[in-house]
Amino acid sequence: MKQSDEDPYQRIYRVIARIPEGKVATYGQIAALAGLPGHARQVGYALAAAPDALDIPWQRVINAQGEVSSRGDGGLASGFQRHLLEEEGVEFSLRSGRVDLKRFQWDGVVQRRPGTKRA
DNA sequence: AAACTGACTAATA
DNA sequence: CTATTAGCCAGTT
Repeated sequence: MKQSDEDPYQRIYRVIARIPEGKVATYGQIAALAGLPGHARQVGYALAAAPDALDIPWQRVINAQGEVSSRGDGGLASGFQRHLLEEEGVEFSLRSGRVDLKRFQWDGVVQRRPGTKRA
């Protein structure tokens, strides 16, 4: 078990790296999967400080409201992020520009709970 | 070292 | 729906 021995940042990157295409995950979700429950802020912080050389799908990381978080860039990077997600198959609401977490939020392991209309 | 800031979340009103 | 409060922790000033 070495992965628990790594730095919290490395664990966060690792969790984000396993997010499948066409799916998104929230900061709190990633924090919990990384073993850092309640450290949602740190996830975003780690992401902001994450080197681009890691090739991590940072675009699949969004806030709990299904909306892309802004970085103070005025929405430039946010637009780019949204574009990347749309390319992967993630749909955005045309009303509020939000993602339907019910359908696109990564479960962390397998698909959503059975019984719903989504087969 | 203290104060600020920030890619967040959840609860409450 | 918005506003407010509280919790979390690392990096900057």
